[in-house]
Amino acid sequence: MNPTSGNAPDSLLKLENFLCFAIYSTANAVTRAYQPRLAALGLTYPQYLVMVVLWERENQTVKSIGDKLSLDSGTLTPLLKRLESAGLITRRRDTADERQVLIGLTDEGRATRKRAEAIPIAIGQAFGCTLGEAKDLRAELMTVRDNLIAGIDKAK
Amino acid sequence: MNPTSGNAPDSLLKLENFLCFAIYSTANAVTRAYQPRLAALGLTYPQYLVMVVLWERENQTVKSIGDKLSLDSGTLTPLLKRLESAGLITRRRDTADERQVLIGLTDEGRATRKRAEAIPIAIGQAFGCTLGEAKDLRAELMTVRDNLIAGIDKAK
DNA sequence: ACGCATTAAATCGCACACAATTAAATTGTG
DNA sequence: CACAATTTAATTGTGTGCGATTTAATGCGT
Repeated sequence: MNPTSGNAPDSLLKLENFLCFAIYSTANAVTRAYQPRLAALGLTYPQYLVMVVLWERENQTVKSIGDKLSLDSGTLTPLLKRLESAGLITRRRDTADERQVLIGLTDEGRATRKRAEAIPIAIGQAFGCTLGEAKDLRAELMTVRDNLIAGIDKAK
Repeated sequence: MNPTSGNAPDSLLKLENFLCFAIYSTANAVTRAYQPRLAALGLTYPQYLVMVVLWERENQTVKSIGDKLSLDSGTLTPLLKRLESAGLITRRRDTADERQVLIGLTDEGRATRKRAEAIPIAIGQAFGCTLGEAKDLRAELMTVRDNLIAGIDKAK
């Protein structure tokens, strides 16, 4: 028996069986769901994630932020410049190691945290699952994610 | 007790508790995992999804493809033009309804299907979970996705 | 039949993602 | 200490996603 729906020999190439499509499409839906709430703060979804990382700890390097979000400088550098233009963060070279750029928060960036606190609650409700289910799903996804990343790194 | 990790009052704003980040980051990892295999076929991941939809049924409208993938014409029109330039699909106005554009497959587009059949198997292994676990995870994600989309539509 | 709302694609602008490359600073090794 | 390897950001180019608008075709109510 094929554990996915249907028994046709090509069922592995059917969209409805694709875990990857479920992940891809849910991610797009997440961005769209956040968009109106984040627009009120002047943030995009990736910018919001960067702010979350900085609200946890200020003065991190681009590399540190990139490790936490799995994003490289090609994505982060222009994004951080936009956050700087918006007056939410600061960028300065680390005098101890001139290769690094330290990202800090402005007063406005810190203040935005309070306005953001209502968002996870609202979005959590939009997911339509309990906190326990959300936690389990999150754990399963992070396992899959780490497996995928390990496979990518191994190939290099 | 807070069912997410930690009891700090701000734990809802911690990255490690974010289901949405798990989804976002896993989706990025999926794209990166597919990239080397799809590059051998000359496809990007979204282009591959469009091809999967067309391999299931030829001569669909842009709207039909967009409904299945939750993508609009702003994303699909340029993507489809690239697939046409690559010689994999055909685009022609529906003579019965001139608003619609019918997307078909070329011989090369159909032939690419055979070369793509090994990909879901390889990626499935990279996920590092059983087919049963993948099926369950897929179902949970699609439920979350549909809930999010329903919330977005309701807001309009 | 007329006109108006609806629908389908295309277009435009902005912001990611990421591969690949470049430039500069630091580390490590002989 | 020299100098090659490594590390960190920035840059460049391609391809999405999506909001917003535009254009053209169709449907629908009177």
